[in-house]
Parts: sequence; structure tokens; C-alpha cells
Amino acid sequence: MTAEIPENYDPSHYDRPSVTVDVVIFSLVDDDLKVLLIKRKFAPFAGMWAIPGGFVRIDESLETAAARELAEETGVTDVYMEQLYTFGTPGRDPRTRVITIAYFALVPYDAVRHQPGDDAAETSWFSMFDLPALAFDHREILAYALTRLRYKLEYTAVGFQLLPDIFTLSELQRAYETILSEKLDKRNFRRKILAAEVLEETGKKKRDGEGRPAKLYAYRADAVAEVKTRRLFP
Amino acid sequence: MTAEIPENYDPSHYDRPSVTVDVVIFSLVDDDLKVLLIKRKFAPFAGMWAIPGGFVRIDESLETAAARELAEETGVTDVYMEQLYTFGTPGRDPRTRVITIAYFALVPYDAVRHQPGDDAAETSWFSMFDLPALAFDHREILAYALTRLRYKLEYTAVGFQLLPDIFTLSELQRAYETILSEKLDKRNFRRKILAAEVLEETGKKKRDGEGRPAKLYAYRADAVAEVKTRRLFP
DNA sequence: ACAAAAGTGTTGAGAGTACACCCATGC
DNA sequence: GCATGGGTGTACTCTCAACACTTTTGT
Repeated sequence: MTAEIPENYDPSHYDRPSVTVDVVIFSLVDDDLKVLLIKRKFAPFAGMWAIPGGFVRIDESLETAAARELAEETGVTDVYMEQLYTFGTPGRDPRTRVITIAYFALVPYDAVRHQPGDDAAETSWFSMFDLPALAFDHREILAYALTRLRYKLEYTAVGFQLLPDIFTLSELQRAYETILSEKLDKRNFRRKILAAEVLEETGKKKRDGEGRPAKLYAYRADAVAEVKTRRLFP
Repeated sequence: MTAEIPENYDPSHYDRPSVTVDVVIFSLVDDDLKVLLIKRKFAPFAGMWAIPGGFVRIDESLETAAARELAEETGVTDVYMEQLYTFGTPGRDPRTRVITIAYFALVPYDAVRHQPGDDAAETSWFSMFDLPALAFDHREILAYALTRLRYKLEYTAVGFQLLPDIFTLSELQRAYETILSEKLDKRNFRRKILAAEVLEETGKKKRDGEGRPAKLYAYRADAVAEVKTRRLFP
């Protein structure tokens, strides 16, 4: 395809990098944005925490590989997941050239089956706002994942993906506030989220704690995920 | 990192996919959005057109590989380029497993040195709105690239990257109209682009064709590239 | 009855949109 | 002087942002 590497050259003969997927698994716990990390047992970066990931098998798609990693760590399938970015700087893994395709997943905490310790590997949820020492370039990947998640919250209805199937508007608002690290106005929030027509009332009410019971809402399966942005040019 | 593939396993022993970069090279020619393609001489897809690309060398970064491909095909360096998406469905290349990290570049046509035919490989500019038969999954990659470019135009000032160093507001407007496939209002366009404060007058005027000479503008090097989007939540 | 959280409207400011005519030059 | 493209302002609408009190329940 290029002058140096003719297109008829069989690509299987090339010196090839390793390819992995890493999955940034977000969840909301106790009004905090958490990410699931794995403690490394071996060098390099032994004892440090890392984003769950693994090698892409030779005959599986990238999405399948990412979904497999997610399921291995959390037992969860069928959640919101999207490709984040591909990181491939030489030297990011000191052992050999490793290119990683990073994904991020939004997991409702009540759907997580494997709790930390279930698996052989030690895993734990960490606050995104209080991270431990991280292996490789994983701090950079997490920073980028948070930026993308915040950005995405502002023009899509992706926030629901972190909550249970049914939820109250106050819970949804707290989710947005937690992720954006910012207080939102209750009346404006409700008006806007209802105007987007992505929610439907379930008819049920949540009566657990103190105070007036709250209406429970569900995400409308038929809703368009992407809310049209206001455009820069008419 | 996973149950099946222990983290202490040396990744260099794995059965590894090939990794390429493909660069979607956009330019504006005669008020049309063009993309540079290469004619394939060998199987698979012999005679079909393809996005320029090549293997990532074992010790170069992905960005370097993409910039190298761009320079080989156009002679251009230092233009706007960003990572688009990573495509890795098994079978997208019938020879072997190939994962490609796609980039897109915005190239002012007057900067292109290698014209079609300069190189050994046959290259040609095609209208994005009238594409030939394409090899591999390259039609899908181009469709995604166009979507991203259009999207990006709406909330950033990236349109300049397709024009010469100095340009008139009418030329800029025509660039936006061409890419978006949509007429824009002249007064609103001018008001908005000037309000963004990313342009500066050069003092020069363009007097070539008919009509009143137009002021020539330049992109302000110190301008912030990303224009703040209106947010969905306050 | 009181504590706690849910729920609800209005107003002012700023941005978006639609729309039509005069200006400077070359021929 | 006329054809050609460049350049300019205003009024209406709509969305955003700020702001405080009433309602429903459990104890």
C-alpha cells in the first residue's frame, strides 16, 4: 500500500505488535463515580493497579474481546460500551510493543455479579476522583475516559446506563452531578430531561427513606440515544 | 490480566494480528469534498480503490505511522490529523487478521506536492459524494469519516484546515456548505464565524475574478480550536 | 406537627434564525 | 453602466439560567 511495503507482500510475515483491549468500567456507588481496577501481581508494575484488559484473540472482533473482558470482571453483559481510543506509543509496555484499543463501559452497580475477590485476580472499585498509582499509561486512559463520559453526558442521554432499570429523577440528577462534579438546578434539570422524551413513568413509586415518595421512571427503549446538539452553523 | 491469559505471560508469544494505519485524506477541490484513494494492483480487491495505509512499524507511534503515510502520498506534513476509529472485524482482510487504526487528515489542496501519478502507485482524488468501488471495509470507514468531519465542523473551527493560509469568508462559507451539503445564510455565517474570534484580517484583498475584491483572512494561531458547545445540562 | 425529600412556574437575558439591499470592482 | 460577487443590520423567536415555595409521606 506504500512505497516501502508493497501491497502484495503477505502481511503475516511482518514483525507484529501485540494487540490488547482495555475496558474502563464505570459505575456509580454511593453517589461517587467508580472505576474497576485490577491489582497487578507481576512485573512490570507489580503491586500497582491497572485497567482490566487482555489480548485480542486472533479470530474475535474487538467488541467481542472488550465484552469478554467486561464479563470476566463483572459478570455483566449487554451494557453500554463504546470504543474510546487506541493507545500505541512504543514503550508504553516495557516488555514489548503493545497497542491497546481502549473501551469504556457504563455498568449499573446492581447488575455487577462478580464482587471484588470473586476472581483469582484482586479487583477493587476506586473513586475516579481518588485514584491509586496506576500501571502503564493507564492514568492517561482514565483521564481521557472521564473527559469523554462528561462530554457525552452533555449531548446524549447516556446517564441512565449507570442506574438500575427504574430510578427517580433525583437519582438521575445525582448521577449527573457526581460525574460532572457540579451542582445542577432541580427544576431546570427535570424540565430538560423530560423535554428530551427519553423517559417514561412506570406508575410505581419509591418509598424507602424519609420524605415524599418519588415517581420511578424507566428509560424508553424506543428513545433516540443521541440528542441533537445545537449546531455552530445554521 | 484475565483468567485465561495470565498477566505474567510474555505477550510476545501470542498469535498476533497485523496492525495497519489507514489515513482518510480530505481536501477541497473545485467546491467539492475530495478524498485521495489508491488503486490496488494485486489481490485481494485488485483493481479496486482503497484508502492509503500501511503497516505500523514495530518502533514507531501510531501518529508517526499515519503522518508517514500522509507524507508518502501527498508530500504534506504538519496538517490537521486526528484518530478516527479502530476497525478490527475478523475477515475484513481476507488474507489474515488485520486491525487498522484509521485517521483522517485535512489537507489544503494547494499544499499537495505529489499529484496523482507522481508515485509508483496510481492515486486519484474522488468526490466523497461519488465514490468508486472500494476494497475491504473502506466504504464504511469513509462514511464514518464524513460523519465525524461534519460533526466536528459544527462545534469546532476545523474548517480552515482545508483552505490555504489566507482565504475569504465566501471561500470559507463555500467549504462549510460543500462539506455539510447544505446552504448557509451569508450574514449569519459571517456574524458567527467572526464572533468565534478565530480569524484575523490580513489587510490584503483578493482581486482575481469578477466583482468586488474580498478581504483575505487568516486563522489566528493563538485561537482556541474547540468552540464551547451549548450544553444539554446547565 | 415536624422532618425530609419530591415536585412545580415565571421572568429576564442571550443566541438563533430569517430576511433584502447597497458597495466596489472589471469589462 | 452593468454584471458580478462582497459586504452589512434588524426584529422575532426560542432556549437558557436564575430563583423559592408547596406537597406528600413517615415518625
